[in-house]
Amino acid sequence: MSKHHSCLVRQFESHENLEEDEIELLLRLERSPERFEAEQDLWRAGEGPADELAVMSKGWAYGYVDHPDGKRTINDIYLPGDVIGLHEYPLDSHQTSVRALKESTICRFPHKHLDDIFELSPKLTRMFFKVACLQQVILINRTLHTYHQAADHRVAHFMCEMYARLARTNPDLANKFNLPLTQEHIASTLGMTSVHVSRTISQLSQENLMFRQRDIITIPDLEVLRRFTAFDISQY
Amino acid sequence: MSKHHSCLVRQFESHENLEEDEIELLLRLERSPERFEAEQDLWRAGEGPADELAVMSKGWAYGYVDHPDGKRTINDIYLPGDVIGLHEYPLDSHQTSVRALKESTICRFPHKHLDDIFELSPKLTRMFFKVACLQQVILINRTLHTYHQAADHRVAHFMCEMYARLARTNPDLANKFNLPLTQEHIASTLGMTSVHVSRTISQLSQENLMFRQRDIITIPDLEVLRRFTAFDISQY
DNA sequence: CGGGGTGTTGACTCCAATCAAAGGTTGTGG
DNA sequence: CCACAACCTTTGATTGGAGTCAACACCCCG
Repeated sequence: MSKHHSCLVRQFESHENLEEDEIELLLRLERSPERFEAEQDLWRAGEGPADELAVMSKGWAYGYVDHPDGKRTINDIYLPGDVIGLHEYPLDSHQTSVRALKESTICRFPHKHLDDIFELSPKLTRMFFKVACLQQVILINRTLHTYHQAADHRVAHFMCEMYARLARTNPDLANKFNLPLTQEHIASTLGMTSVHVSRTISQLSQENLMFRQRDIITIPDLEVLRRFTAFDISQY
Repeated sequence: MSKHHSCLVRQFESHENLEEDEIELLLRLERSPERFEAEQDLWRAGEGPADELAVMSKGWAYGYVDHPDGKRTINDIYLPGDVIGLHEYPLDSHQTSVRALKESTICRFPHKHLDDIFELSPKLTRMFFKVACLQQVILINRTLHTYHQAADHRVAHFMCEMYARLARTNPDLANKFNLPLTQEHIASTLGMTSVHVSRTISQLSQENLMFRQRDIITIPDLEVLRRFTAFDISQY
């Protein structure tokens, strides 16, 4: 039952159980799958109209902005089951660009579909509201534990977040999981340089807190890492 | 018409015009005014149940978290017309503490009232959704232009944000406005030390970008400051 | 007037950025 | 199946911006 094949449905069912007709309504958002190659943009910051959202059906993507000095800031990583661009609902043009990290399937849908849900199902409305709020809770946790902390805590917190978010749609996630991000990506996400990410990760490895080889992350003891970076799992 | 006495209503009307019955529904959220003295907490992080939201009717408040090492992070400043704790809607306990900055009037209301709005008015639902999303847009702009930038840009961007948010309910805001925050508060908000805030502000003053004396901020040319820190007014 | 919170200034330290070069890995085509 | 190129990662040396520590100046306010 909760083992639905759609990650979006699994994401929602991890919050609350759904009836058949609610699942129907949700699946409507995933009706137009588009395939994206690695490094392909879904849309670009500043461009409009931003009258569509998207569901990440399969793969990995990230939201980013390029600065005049050539640096890039990644503001979010999108996983299967995530709604992309939900926060841009009130805007006329896109706040951030979105790019696939590897071959991915993404389904665009018009704002209208969301408005329809607001009309048709107070329960799904509540759940969408929760999903949107949860994104904000996560953002705030980043400001609390990532932006205003030392480098080792930042990296550790980021890994805990990725684990927690992946676990929501993959309840049986092992302590060894795939994270197809280069150190460059991680650096752009955490606001540091890739050189320093490298040094920080090797330091964390020496302390046996986490390991990384290419895209495989290993966290020997999740509980220890969580305590290290004051990560509160109940908020993800 | 748009000159309603309630800041919350003005906030909503700045997005879209409201009918009488919608205003009624909104005003229901402001029915239990409570007075808070400076430095008084509305609620504390970690405490629960978080089954109430609040409307900032009058005054100033801030959301914060205290870290084990004694440092404090301020994650948001609340202005009249703001909904406090909206993002905590999916949580069981409060993510952050909220404290009045000076004598303030704040109205608590139960989650239930929000759920009722979802049932009764798709239009208000859409608008609440927009308000919640806009908070997220603002958070993301902070990560883009505040957290990952040099100190002078951070302070400048923060001032632009405060101006823009105040202007939403005070359309005639002058280039000289009240900001009852100490440099210590600003430092906790931007993740820097009060010493460095002091140095940065005096640097910005020398460059004629902004001035501060106690709680009076003066921005000689808003447009110049905006360009300096790549502030996009259309997103506030 | 005095005193506590607030703001300023200087000297010093340190974490992370920068610059630079050398290893590793992956994948592609000959 | 090897070789080479492109990208990613590691490591070292140096620089610089912001933190820290500390003393002093400035207001308000009582």
